[in-house]
Amino acid sequence: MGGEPTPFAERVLDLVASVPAGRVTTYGDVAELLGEGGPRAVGGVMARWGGGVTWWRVIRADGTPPLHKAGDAERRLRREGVRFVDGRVDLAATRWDGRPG
DNA sequence: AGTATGACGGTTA
DNA sequence: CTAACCGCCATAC
Repeated sequence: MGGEPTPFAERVLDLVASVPAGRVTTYGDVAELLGEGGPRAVGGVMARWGGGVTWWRVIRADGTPPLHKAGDAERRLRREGVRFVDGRVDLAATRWDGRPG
């Protein structure tokens, strides 16, 4: 298959892995926090190598979980204490600020 | 080097 | 609410 993650991909995966439980981030936020790439580039990385990290904490900008495994993601997030409103995550309250710790 | 693709984002109709 | 369109950027081939 694809092979090993590119340097960019490793940065994406590392950032995703640092999102604390009970918090979420978006594809666009990951790109902004890294200062490189874009939402689609991040999505591409998650599609190839995201299975090895806490992929369910990376959701869309509108608060909906990843489409391919929305049910699985919502179940995991709820167990972490993430509040859902009308099928969407309350980003205003749950969005990770990128701050370590 | 150029085309196609995607776990996206935002705007417009 | 849905649908379509364009911009975006790393990858695959």
